[in-house]
Amino acid sequence: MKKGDHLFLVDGSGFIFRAFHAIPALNRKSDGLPVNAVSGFCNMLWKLLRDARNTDVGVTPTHLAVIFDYSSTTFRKEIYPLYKANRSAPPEDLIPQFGLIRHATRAFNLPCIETEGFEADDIIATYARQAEAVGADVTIVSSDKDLMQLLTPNVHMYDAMKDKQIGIPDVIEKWGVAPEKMIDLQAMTGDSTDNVPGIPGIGPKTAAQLLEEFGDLETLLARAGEIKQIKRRENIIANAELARVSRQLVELRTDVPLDMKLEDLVLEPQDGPKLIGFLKAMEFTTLTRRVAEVCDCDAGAIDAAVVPVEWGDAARGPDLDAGDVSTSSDTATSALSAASSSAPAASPDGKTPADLAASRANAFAGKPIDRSAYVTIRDIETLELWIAAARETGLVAFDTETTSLDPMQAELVGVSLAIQDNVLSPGSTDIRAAYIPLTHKTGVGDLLGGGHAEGQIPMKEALAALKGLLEDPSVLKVAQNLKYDYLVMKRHGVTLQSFDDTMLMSYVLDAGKGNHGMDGLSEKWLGHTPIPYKDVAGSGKSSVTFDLVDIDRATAYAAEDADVTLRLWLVLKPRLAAEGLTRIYERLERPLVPVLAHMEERGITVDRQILSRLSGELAQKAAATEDEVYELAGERFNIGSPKQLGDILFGRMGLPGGSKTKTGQWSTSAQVLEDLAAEGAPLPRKIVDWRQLTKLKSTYTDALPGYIHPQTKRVHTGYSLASTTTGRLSSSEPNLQNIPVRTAEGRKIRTAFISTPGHKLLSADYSQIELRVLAHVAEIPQLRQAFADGIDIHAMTASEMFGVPVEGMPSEVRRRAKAINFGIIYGISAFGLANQLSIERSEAGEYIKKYFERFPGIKDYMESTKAFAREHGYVETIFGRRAHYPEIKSSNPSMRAFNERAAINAPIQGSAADVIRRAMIQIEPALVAAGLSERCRMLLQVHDELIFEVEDEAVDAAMPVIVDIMENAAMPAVSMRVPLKVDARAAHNWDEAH
DNA sequence: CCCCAACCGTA
DNA sequence: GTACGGTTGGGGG
Repeated sequence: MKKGDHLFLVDGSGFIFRAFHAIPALNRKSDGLPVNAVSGFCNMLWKLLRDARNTDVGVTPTHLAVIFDYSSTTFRKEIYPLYKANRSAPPEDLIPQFGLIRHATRAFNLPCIETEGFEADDIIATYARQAEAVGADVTIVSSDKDLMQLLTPNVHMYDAMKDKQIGIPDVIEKWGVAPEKMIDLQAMTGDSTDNVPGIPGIGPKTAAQLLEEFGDLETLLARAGEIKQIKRRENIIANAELARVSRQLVELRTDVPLDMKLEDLVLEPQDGPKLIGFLKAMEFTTLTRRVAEVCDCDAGAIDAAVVPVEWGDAARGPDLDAGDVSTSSDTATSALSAASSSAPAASPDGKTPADLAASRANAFAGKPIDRSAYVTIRDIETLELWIAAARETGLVAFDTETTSLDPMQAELVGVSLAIQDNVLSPGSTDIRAAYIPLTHKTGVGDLLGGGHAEGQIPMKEALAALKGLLEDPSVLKVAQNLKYDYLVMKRHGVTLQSFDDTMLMSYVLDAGKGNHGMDGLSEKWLGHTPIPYKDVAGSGKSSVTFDLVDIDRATAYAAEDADVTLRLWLVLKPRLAAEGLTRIYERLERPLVPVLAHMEERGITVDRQILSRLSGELAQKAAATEDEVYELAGERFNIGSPKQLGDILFGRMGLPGGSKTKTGQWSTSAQVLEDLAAEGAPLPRKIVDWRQLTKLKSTYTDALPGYIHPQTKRVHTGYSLASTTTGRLSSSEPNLQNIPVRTAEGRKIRTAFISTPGHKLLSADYSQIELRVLAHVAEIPQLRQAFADGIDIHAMTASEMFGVPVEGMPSEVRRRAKAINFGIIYGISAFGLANQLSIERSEAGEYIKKYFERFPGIKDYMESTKAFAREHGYVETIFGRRAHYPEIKSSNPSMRAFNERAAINAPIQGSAADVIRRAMIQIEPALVAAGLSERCRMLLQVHDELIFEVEDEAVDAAMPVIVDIMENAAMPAVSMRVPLKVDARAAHNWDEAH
């Protein structure tokens, strides 16, 4: 090796773990063998070697080695026995992949290096220093901070998964110290994953600051007495020895004895057939094809290699054998089991949807994203070229950049597009992305700051061109959280036609398995971290709106969003078919996007004067109540502080019956205070009153006016389609699904929600929809009969349970039956029912027992639902929507019980949610058909209630249309065994309409 | 300025 | 006992 040579040192061990966690375990061989880490590893190596032939890249390895850890016993354990003592065993699915990755390395014709007693990092350090000594350049392929200490002007790092170089300035930016100081910094901060102790309480910021001041660790320890902060000084002096031991642990050895000399690491030519044989054995079809193309081999003529699998654990073998994968509940196996049981049949070429889904996931997992290829479109001719290309492929991902997160306030700043590359560059399977800046301004630092930036297509011209594309039904538009872009574009005169939403796809597939935000999905499916928004626009006080972001930075961010969205679509779309969820997505999810967008756009009028008057009243009452509280307490304190309140009630005043919350605080919940009030103490009642008054004031009367839109003068809530596990919507900013109704005082808030002159608010709500769903799914004869006969369901329950006739039934008896009915829906427990009814747990247990005796079908439903959830990891609504409960088999009994209750509730709550979704989707066309669409508009949804604004003269015509649609909304998909009933009223405010 | 716990409004 | 979102206090930085 000589000057000018370039040695690549691949941190194989580090890469294994990263690939394993970044790439979903969906990547399995057909026999169930997990190969996700192998897949990520092979893709990364292939990319590295491909780039190596590409002279444009400028970083061309002449030598390359892949370095692994040999075992966990190293010299560091002798220095510090606790080193890495907190490491748990590797995940089961990873164990067989360690051996496979070494095979992969050899299949790539690359040296595979490990040395007993040393970690991969030490070997890397040794080679790096040797190569540097002879004048060669070194690139360490890793992102591990433990290796950053090795960086010099000749030694670089490269994060292969993020496709990012890490240089000396990056280390300084991230850690605040130069690479050579990293050893001292890590010695101080320690490392919890490796169990390196460090100095307790010293984090990277403090450590960097101290190193800045004292230069290095030894100097710092010698002069620790000079540190001004007393605690910090004593802490460092007390832990000086710990820091020295830590330093020995983190400093990499550069004297590891090595069998392979630098010369042995020279990069040999690829052995195509050998590599293809291995890749075929792993069933990596995409990579096999690529390698065959580049190496000019006929892949079909090469047999899959025989690759021995070391399971590491004999017990692991049998249950992964083909066919028996349905007992596990992770992504991979539920996908596989769904594919084998309910997926559509294979297409003529023998590929099932599941095959396609798996190969897509495989193709994109860890596939690098090259932001430098993004284009900024600054002239109309180029834009037209892109639009033509999008029309040709019929598929385009798009994203809007705006000035606000609120689609009703947002002004368009730019638009990004991503398309598959086979048009602009024939034969390619890559993705091209571009950003079209429209209203960027010059930076604020500029003397002429705030002016329109040069090189942007005039908004009108660009919108006219884009309108043709976005409204073209023959081109599928893909976006993430499309409702946002739909609304923004609609406000700019463009109404989207033909679209898919990757967020909703993820939601349909994986509700209950985490968020469906783009960044998270990108991590999960692409192994890629998109640029965080705050990195381009800043955060907090120093943040700027997107129009002030520099256009080049904006391009990287915005084009990436479209790029990632298109990749996600390519991965998720085939999963819908593979898992039998296309109908749910297309019938229950996607059509709701324009419906909700229109509701959000319409908003509702909220009367500022009414709220202001209520606020004044509440303020007076709250102040008076506050005074009475101080009087009764004998001192002034912050009533709003549960902590202070608890201390006064249970500490100083010594009231009995206190209970503690999980953090050891006294509980001062309304329940506790009510119980105290029942004992005769006057103060708790006042607190309850005060809380109600201040809650109404702060959450409603004071907050709502702030949401009145400056132009429309109406309040536009935002609906989230993908934030519940069950399929319900949620509402925020403001939340109009929790406007008070239970108390007279609270209902006054509703009088402020009014219709425009000449109109009424019409409220239509399902009566007892969840109990009706329960009667349907559990097939309870008495419940079905009661609903068919239209009798009081809670009274019927009480009558069945306690043998009391419905006529003249005491209200307390009915109340208890009602609580039990609700409890059933919530997956009842004796504990919860006892709490709700303020009775003994044993008594509640008796009630439940009795209930199950009278309605054995309920017990059966609960047991079979739990069994289904345990078997599949999810439950289904009557329409087939899935809610996942990955923790259902938790070994923690209370966690498990919680998941069981949620799994029992989800089909009931979720089926009701699906019913009203169907109603909402059908209502707009029904109103159009009735000639009422201009006179009756749907404004709000509150889980089982829809609120419309209707012209006075159209109320009588609209009401039966709405009621009819709602009552028959389950049909024809599901024919319910109980009728659905809807009550509707119209009035000039929401209180009277409800 | 950000995060969490406690509390409470709805279905 | 289910599902949410918003406000406040309080601790940490």
